[in-house]
This record gives sequence, C-alpha cells and structure tokens, in this order.
Amino acid sequence: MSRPSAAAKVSTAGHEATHIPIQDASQTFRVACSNCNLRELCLPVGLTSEQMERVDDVVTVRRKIKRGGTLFRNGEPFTSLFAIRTGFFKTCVATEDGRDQVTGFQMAGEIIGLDGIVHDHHSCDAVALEDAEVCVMPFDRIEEISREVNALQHHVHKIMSREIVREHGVMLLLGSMRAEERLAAFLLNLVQRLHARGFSQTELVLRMTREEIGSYLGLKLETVSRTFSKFVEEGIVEVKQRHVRILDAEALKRIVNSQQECR
Amino acid sequence: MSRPSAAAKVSTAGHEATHIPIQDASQTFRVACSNCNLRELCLPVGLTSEQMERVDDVVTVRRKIKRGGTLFRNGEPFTSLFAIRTGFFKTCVATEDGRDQVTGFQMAGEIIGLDGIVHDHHSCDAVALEDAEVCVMPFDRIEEISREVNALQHHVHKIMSREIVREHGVMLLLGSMRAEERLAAFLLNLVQRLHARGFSQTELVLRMTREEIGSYLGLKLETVSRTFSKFVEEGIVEVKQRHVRILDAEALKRIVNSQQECR
DNA sequence: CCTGTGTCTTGACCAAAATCAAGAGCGCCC
DNA sequence: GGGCGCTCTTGATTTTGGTCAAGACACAGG
Repeated sequence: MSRPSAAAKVSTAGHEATHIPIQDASQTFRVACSNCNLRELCLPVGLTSEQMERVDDVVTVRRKIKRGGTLFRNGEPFTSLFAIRTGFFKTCVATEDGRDQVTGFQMAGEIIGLDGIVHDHHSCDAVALEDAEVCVMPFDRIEEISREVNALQHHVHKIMSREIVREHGVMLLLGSMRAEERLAAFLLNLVQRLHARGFSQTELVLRMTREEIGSYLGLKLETVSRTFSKFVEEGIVEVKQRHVRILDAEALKRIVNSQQECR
Repeated sequence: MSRPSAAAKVSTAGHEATHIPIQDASQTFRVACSNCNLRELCLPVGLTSEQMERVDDVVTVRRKIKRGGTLFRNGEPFTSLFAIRTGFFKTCVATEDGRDQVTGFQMAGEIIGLDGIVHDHHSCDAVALEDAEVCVMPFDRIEEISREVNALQHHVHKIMSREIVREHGVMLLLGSMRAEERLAAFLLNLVQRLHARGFSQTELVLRMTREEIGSYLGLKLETVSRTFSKFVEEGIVEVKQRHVRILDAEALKRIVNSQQECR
C-alpha cells in the first residue's frame, strides 16, 4: 500500500504515540479518536474518558484520497475540517491569471481546511501528494462539542493560532531570506516534523517536486535544483532524486540564521 | 488628538456603522460593545439583546497606546485579544539575527493578538503607528462567553480563519509577484479596507514608512520608492510624501493580475 | 527662524535569481 | 523490455531588485 520508505525504516521508535501504523489504516473500521495512534497530535491531552467519548463523535467518517486527488478545491462549500491520518498534502492558492502558490505541506496528524470557515467556502486547493486517508470532522459538530468540552474548544483555538504563527514564519522566509536560507529552513522544518512522528532526524523522502518546493519557497524550480546541488557540493546534504540525507544539520541552521556573516 | 487628515475629510458618509468617531474615544467611559460604532466590524450581527448583554462582558477595559508604543511584544505572556478602536498598528516578527518582517497592518475594527493563543505567549510585536486605543478582551472570557453564545463562537472562528486566508494572500504576493504588482496590491488592499470604514476610495494617508511597506512586501525601501515614482510617471497615482491619491484604480488592478501580458 | 534628524528620492553599479535552452535520468505504461 | 513523460540538472544570458551613496525634503525642537 502506501510506502513507509527509506525514512520510515530508520525511524527511531521511542515515542509510542507518534509511531504511525500505516498498514492498519484500511483495516480500522471503528472510527474512534480514542483508539487512534495520532490522537496526541490531533487532540488535547488529558481528557477524561467521558470527554474522550464526546470527542470521538467529532469524527464521522474517514475518506481516502489517491495521489494527485483533491481533498477540496477553491470555491467548494466548506463543511468539515480534516485530520490527516496517512499521506501527505499540499495546499495552494491561485491568482486569476493562473499563477499559483503552495501555501503549505501537511502530514499525518495535521488539520487541514481551516481556510474554509470564514466564507463557508474553501479558498484553496488541497491535493494529495501520496495516497492518503483523512478523518472527516464536520465543523458544526466541532463547534457543538467544543461548547461542552472546554479542552476541545481551546484546542481548536490553538490549532488555528498555530497556523497563523506558522504563516508568519513563511512570510518571514519569503520576505527576507535568500534562496539558500529558504531551502535550508524548509529542510530543517520538514525533518523536524517528520522526527516528531517517529521518522529519522537525518533522512527524508520529499513527496513533492522541485517545482512545488519552489512554489512554496517563492523560487523557480531551477533555483531549487541549483541550491540543492550547492548544498551537496558543500557536503551539507546528500541528494538522490527525492531522497535527502542531512549530513550537517548545524550547517543548515547556520545558513538559516546568519545571512549577515556570509557576505 | 489623532488626525482624521485628508483621507477622512473626503470620507463619503453613508455607512452609518462604519463611520469612526475618533474624537469620542476619550470621552466614552461606558465600555460597551452594544454602543460602539465599530461593532459591526468586531462582532457578529443579529444578536438578540440578551446575547448582546453577554457579549458586552467580553471587553473589560480600554487601553491607549501612543504612536511608537507597543501593544504587546514577542515573548510576552498572552492573556487577551485586542479590538482596535482607533489608530493603526503594524505587527512584525523577527529572526534571531535581527532581520524583521512586518506581517500585517491593522486598523479600526480589526482584531489583534491571535498569534499568542497557541503558546500562551505572543510571537510577534504589535506597534502603534499612530496614537491608538484598543478594547482589551481577556481570552478566557472570550472562550467562556462563546460557549454560551453560538454566534460569538462562530465569529471567533471566522476571525481566525480570515486571518489565515489573509496570510495566504500575502504568501501569494511574496512568493510570486513582482515589485509593481506587490505595491499595487498593497495600495488596493489598503484603500479597500479604508473605504469599508467610510474613508475615500481614492485618497489615503500612509501611516507607515517606505521601509515598513518594504518589509511587508518583501522589498527594500528604495524599491518601494522607485515603484511609487514609476506609478506617478505613468499617471496611476499622485504621491506627496505619505499622501496618496489613486488616479487610475483600474490600472492598479491590471498590474496585479496580469504579469503575463506585460512581458 | 534655523538646525538636525529621520525619511524619501534618485543615480550608478552589482548580485541574485529568473529565464531560456539543452540534455540526462527515472519511472510508468504499453 | 523499450519508449515516452515527466522531472531534474546544468549552462548561458538577462532581468529584477538590492546595495551603496548623495542629496532633497519635511518636520520637530530649540
């Protein structure tokens, strides 16, 4: 089915709650957050079992999306948020004249669809970059239950605030960093999020093309490619197509926060 | 006190609820949203008077900030959201190495402080660009009351979603537009928001420096200045320091969504 | 009124990234 | 297994916007 791939093989167990049981996805019929290995990513911690029961009702069904398929599209009515169970998504917005901008890459445990709340319609596309499965959470139900379970209410607020803060970071990146800094920041961010999910701290498989990375980082694909090559030359990373091994994370960190010294 | 200035003089009345009573600010002692001329910007519409009474309790006090002063700073504990009553703010984030990025400009009726929810601490600075007054809304109280008043709950969600969508737009701007497009989009956005508040559709007074505009748009101040000059040469705007008169809004719109045709 | 400071404009030059182009590598489908 | 996409890499060239520098302008404070 889906492929845990190189990165998954080197996963360093440990975090019991962040280990992703990709194979189980299709076998799980009981849709219950309380049983879900990702619950510590999606849900508030420290719920009583009563509260947990209420929260279980937030997820109605699951939905599978094939690679290349869309979870939702700009303009479609908004009804639900989605928690990613497996797979990898990109979200992107477009101008009238056809240019588009990847606004984020989302992985297991992350919540997608928040853009739709304000106008009752989605304002971006969510595209699966690999076969994926999501938990469908009707938003009116989220609102209903979060009136009863304070921890859920606060958790929803936090998720939205987190997204706002993340986007601040992207604005900083797009507004004031050079190509190398952007790519370094991107790699560090990806590997950090993967690591939090039990994958390697040093190896990753990119699920997106150079063009998609470029779109996210405000660069052309050629620049992304050249910058990868530069990092390889400098011995900072190894790159074989979409497989990336980080040899010198410190160097990447140095690149990110110190444009001054380099010039 | 604060200055309505050129832009205010040409304001085209009409919208009764969006007319800003700058002079009244300091005279108002009863802190009540129900009396506030900005309530249609801050609050859900169609509340019953009972609900309105509950919602009035969201705002505890008002706070004045002098030009140049900060409403909150990166790292400070988060307790409240703020509704801007009068004045104009910028929010900005910074990297360790000192670069900073303006993430937004906020005006009357807009809500500020959402970044603080996720970590109980603010992650950006909010600086007043002119003397300002805000309504302080303790967040625990917002959560409490929004459990009782569904419309408020949904409104809070919408405000956060709106911010997320706005930031998507900024990412699109930073990631894929050229200098002229960025500045054109910026001017159109500003004037549109001012117009919604009863000000002119064609005249505005910039409350921020060229450098701050540049930071927001991912450009250097010289580029902002040059781009203004270019627009002036082309007869699209008139610029006298911070006074801007838009002569040809259509031209600005054309610049924003059509990099293709121009080249 | 004058001076000083912060802000803005403009010019000359430079560097980073975009563009255009060619070709290599890989994987998918027949 | 072979051939056709698509993706990626790399080079040459152009363009955009950044950098450095000088001076103009406007406003606040003495």
